[in-house]
Amino acid sequence: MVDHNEKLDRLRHWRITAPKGRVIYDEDEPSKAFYRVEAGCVRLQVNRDDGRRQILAFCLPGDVFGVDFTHPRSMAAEAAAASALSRFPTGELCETWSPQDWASVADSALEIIRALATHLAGMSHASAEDRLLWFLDWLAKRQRTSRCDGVLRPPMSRRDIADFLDLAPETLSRTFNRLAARGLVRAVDRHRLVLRPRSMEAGGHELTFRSAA
Amino acid sequence: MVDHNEKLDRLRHWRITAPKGRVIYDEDEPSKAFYRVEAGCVRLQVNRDDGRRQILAFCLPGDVFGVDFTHPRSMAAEAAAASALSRFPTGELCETWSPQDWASVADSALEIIRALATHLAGMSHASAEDRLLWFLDWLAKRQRTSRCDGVLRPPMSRRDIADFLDLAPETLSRTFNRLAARGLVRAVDRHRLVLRPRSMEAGGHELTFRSAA
DNA sequence: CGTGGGTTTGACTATACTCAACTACGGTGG
DNA sequence: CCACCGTAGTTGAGTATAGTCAAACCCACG
Repeated sequence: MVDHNEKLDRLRHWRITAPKGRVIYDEDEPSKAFYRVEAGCVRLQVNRDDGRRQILAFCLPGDVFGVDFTHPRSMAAEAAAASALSRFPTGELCETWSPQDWASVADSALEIIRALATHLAGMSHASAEDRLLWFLDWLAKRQRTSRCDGVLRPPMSRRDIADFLDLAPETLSRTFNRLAARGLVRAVDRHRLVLRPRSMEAGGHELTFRSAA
Repeated sequence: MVDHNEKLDRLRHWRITAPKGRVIYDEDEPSKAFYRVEAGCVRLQVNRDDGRRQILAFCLPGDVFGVDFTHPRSMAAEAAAASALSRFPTGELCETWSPQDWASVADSALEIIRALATHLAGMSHASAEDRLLWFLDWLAKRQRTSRCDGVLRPPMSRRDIADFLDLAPETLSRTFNRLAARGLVRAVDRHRLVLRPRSMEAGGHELTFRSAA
């Protein structure tokens, strides 16, 4: 299930589970550990004082998050779905890490940077349709490893997706309808949907439907 | 000038200079080094195939960027102004790093994550005015260390700022005018502007002018 | 001094937001 | 097991904000 992150297995860690909605850690909290998602989905987010929130990244199985060492948390982490995690304590324990260990942990931090960069890039100058297609494409790429039937089962709520794409929930709903009307996606049931080939194969970022009639 | 990053000084590095517009490295390029800004300003960006670009972060003096080890670059780095940089080669040299060195480098990578997270958070659900105020506030915080007179001298072009805030250049221009009309900013000359106290002191993120008449 | 790219201004359009009401699902308890 | 309730999601109408296209402007550069 996991690929290169198995290098982390040599570090001390243990399993924990988190029901949907559980706060793994909050903003500005001191950092005592980092985590790897084994099952489920975790959302990294910042909560604004006006009650709104921005989801910065979704972490799926295999993803490592929360590498902050002793710095305060720059974002909060919450379970977007019932999840299983591996918890890797940091703190003074870091001093026993070998250079290889450090390289592995640093790699994990770089993955987060990549995710944030991809997120920012995917949403820049993009219409609601572009954003949603980009998101579905990303999700398909991540879930394709396990199931190749083109059926997507987003583990997070509509609200989460809206906050991730920086769209109002209403806009997201309407955008789904518009894509469905075009035949680009089709809802199987409440939690399953299929993507049309165009966005499935997707070698590069061929998501330029901007001005298509 | 630099604070905690002086810990990097023990690593092998040397100075280079880059004129405005110089490409430090490009997307997908193999990574051979990381950098620290000593003077000037570097922009981290992704270039889209439609010619547009999204600037993910501005790196000011003291900032470290380009920590990717051997991974391909996830974003491009270009000098937004004439700049002086320290170049720290990575590659096989990493193997000679001590755990303390690794910790310092990892810290630098975390700073980038923080910057990206702050960027994403600051622009979410935000109007053009909010975005610009947030940007000016950020810039003021960074330049306040050297000069406390409240005079800002943005080292990057208007176009750069627009691409950073994900706004059209025209919108940015109009937003500047609107803020000036409100007395929140005032242009001294082409490259200098002053911020009114409201956004200068700024303990927290008191940038909620959203629905102010 | 002349040229050209970055910047500004204007008019118009399109897109996403807001507010509000309605609906459907999922979880809970009887 | 079914009924209920609360939350999440959807639909509708109207509005506001930022994007687009086009042209003028101006400073910086050669």
